[in-house]
Amino acid sequence: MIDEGRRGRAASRAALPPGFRSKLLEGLTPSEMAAILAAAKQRRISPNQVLLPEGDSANHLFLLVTGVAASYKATPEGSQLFLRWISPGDAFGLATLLQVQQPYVVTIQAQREGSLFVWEQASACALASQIPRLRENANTMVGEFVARLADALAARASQTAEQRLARVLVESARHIGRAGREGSELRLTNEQLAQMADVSLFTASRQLNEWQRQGILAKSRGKILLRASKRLGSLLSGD
Amino acid sequence: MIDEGRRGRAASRAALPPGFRSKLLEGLTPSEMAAILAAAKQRRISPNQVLLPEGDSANHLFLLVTGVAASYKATPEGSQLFLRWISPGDAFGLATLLQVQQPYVVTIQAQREGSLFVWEQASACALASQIPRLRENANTMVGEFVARLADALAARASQTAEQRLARVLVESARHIGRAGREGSELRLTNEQLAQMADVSLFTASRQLNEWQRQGILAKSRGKILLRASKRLGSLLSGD
DNA sequence: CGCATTGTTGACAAAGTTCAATTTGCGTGG
DNA sequence: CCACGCAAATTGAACTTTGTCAACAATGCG
Repeated sequence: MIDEGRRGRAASRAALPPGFRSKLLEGLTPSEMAAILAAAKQRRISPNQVLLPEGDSANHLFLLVTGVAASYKATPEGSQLFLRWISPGDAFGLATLLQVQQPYVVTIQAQREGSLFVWEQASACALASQIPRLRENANTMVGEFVARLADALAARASQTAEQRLARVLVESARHIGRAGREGSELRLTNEQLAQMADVSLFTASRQLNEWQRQGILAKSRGKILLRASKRLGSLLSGD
Repeated sequence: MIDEGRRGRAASRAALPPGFRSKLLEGLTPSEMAAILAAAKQRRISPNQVLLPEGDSANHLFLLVTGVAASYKATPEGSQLFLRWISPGDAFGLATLLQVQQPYVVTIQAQREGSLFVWEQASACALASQIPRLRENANTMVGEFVARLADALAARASQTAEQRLARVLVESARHIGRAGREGSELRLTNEQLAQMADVSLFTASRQLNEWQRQGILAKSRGKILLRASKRLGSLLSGD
């Protein structure tokens, strides 16, 4: 998505793409920013690669630079519960900054090619101590994460299969949709959608057909063209 | 752990009961502890009183000293989703310590008579800045809260009505059960249990009767005597 | 004793899942 | 270029779980 421009730099040296914004790095002075970037390693990621496995002891802090990732929570039964998409500028592995060692709470898996910054726990903690604003930002992000998680919980407990599917479509369109004149195109199979919405394959198929009949979307194999995501959004709150 | 000795202190002056332990106050020096307690107001709470309403801007930090409270999350449909019991030593309103103003994520409601400490946002923030260990402790608690919330999410998404009910019984026995020789006695109506487990009143009634038939518990009006909470616990993971 | 609260039971409805049988789309190798 | 083969998608029907509703029973308080 973003062309690196200068390809001549050392691959492991951290460099921000133009126009990059992150809540983690907001409000920092140039010298603070330089110190933080100097301590980071840059890494390429490839589709389906697990970037951060739930349950592992938290010892790396990550910042997604380009590409898209998804976060999942494992259920006791062994399935993966989709939580949300991770976009460039989002940080994860924030448990790394806690003084008391804690395990990662969710799994993060890359969806596309992309790149991220990684900090070792030691340097991340050192940076957070030296740069109060960095810890503030991290704490704020944790706060937002908590709010999001709580909302997901409330939603999950009260939404129907149809609503969950609608939510997955709308959110996915925002994060991994390719915009076209006809609408937003998603490269997802019924099975992936069903898994993300926690709905059976068959329910997903039936519901998608229903929406296709209503002109809300068009499907072909492995692809969905979302024409009227608004009408799906209205399923979630209002009607 | 800490015995205050002097009972002659003013009622609104914070005083810890003997044997009181809290993760929030762990590892603090006596002088730090004194500063923290000096800044606190002590308040009595009465049953069903809402201590912290979800959505309100976070401007008070709380520490439950005696009694029991429950935390709930409101669903978009207007019902309350039970999350967990709050016991003495548990803190809540931790969002108060964030620099960026954020709303409370859950509602906390008192279950019994009891008391708690309250800090205004200004003094709580000041204390957290002066006493690094306090902020550390708060961050650790947030981390645990996140883990708990995520587990609740996973559980909710994959558990049956029976399992949810079992979980509510087991957890309630731990937190609000009166231990007797026959087992643990809970003062809860079917309706309360049903609401906590997010199950219909009728499903709750039937399931409880089933368990009574199996000798796992005994019911009378408004009361449940849990004889074999182990067998309920085994429903949650193993069998 | 009267009465409100609490709990029980059965019949039925709704939402989703499961499964088996097919059909559709699409890349590949002959 | 076409037929093959496979993954993806569809469809109907039975089934499971849980909620809904109405009628009724019991409990215990004033």
